[in-house]
Amino acid sequence: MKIGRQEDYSVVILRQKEDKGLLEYAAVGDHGDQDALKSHFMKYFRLDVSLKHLFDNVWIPNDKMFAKLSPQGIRILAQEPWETLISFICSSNNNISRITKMCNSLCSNFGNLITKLDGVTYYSFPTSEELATRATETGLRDLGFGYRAKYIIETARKLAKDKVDSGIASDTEYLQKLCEDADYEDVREHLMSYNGVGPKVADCVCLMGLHMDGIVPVDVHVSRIAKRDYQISANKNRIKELRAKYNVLPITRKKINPELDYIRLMLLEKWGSHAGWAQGVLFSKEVGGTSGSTTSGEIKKRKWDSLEETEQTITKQVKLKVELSEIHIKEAKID
DNA sequence: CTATGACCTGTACC
DNA sequence: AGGTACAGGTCAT
Repeated sequence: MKIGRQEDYSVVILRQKEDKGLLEYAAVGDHGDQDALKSHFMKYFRLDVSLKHLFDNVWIPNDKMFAKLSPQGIRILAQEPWETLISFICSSNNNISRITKMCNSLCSNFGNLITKLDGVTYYSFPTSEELATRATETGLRDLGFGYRAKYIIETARKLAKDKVDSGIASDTEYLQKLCEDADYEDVREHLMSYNGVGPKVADCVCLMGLHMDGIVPVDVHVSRIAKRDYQISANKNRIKELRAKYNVLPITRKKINPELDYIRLMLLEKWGSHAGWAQGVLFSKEVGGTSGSTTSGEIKKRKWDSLEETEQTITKQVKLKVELSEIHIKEAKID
């Protein structure tokens, strides 16, 4: 992940203790100062959002479904918008196991080497121009991307060009600036101008990449939840209003599924400003642990305790404690 | 405008 | 063993 300066990448080792909601982390290599690291995790784990507060004061009082669920275990992460865009292009009609492999494949084949640790080589996620110049559609197909190869190449090329046209160097910065003087509908309209990006992928970018906490990406599972648990069904009048509203947004009008967009709006109304987080909680309960939801043992667990002795590549070591599920952050040196 | 299919690939099941 | 269905959608007809 990127820590501090955008050009600097660091590999970071994380662990969360069983009993306490504390997160410990150690950065490998010279990543800069501790404050940058702490600040990075504040943002990445969205420690400004308290799920406990949302459960107790917003969701449970209005929605019985949350009463028996736990405010721990699920978080919406603040991922890089560009990574989010490509990752979710890969997600279409696909399973999580393969999506993960595809994202890793993009890094190892087209990204830049960061460091090697414990026998694993780590690469950066390629930028749009790196992808546009280093990858080809047939190359991606050979790597197993299937029909998404075309979407990825075309999206990378278009975003690289969009950046040049606007004089912005960073993918993340470009996508973030879209939000500055535009509302959600305009941002979604722009995101859907990329091939392979429909309303669901665009909404995932809005929620996770652009921190629009109220956006609920409606996929088949959320659609099922909405109908089964909330009796949300198509309302002809509301859908007609929606369509009229999107007359000024041609791409949205073309790509939108009015029924699913209606579901999204109803869930936003029900769950409020952090509806996207509520969706995350219910989604994980719905599909958590099914067909390849994890990377089936590919995640390597290192031995935290052997960190000090075995790795000479760790020139700087930081351990902090971060309390999840709370608004404030606690910091303490372990050693 | 809404409704169907096709679409790559890996894998979990018959 | 070999076939089939399915997976966090999107696009084209």
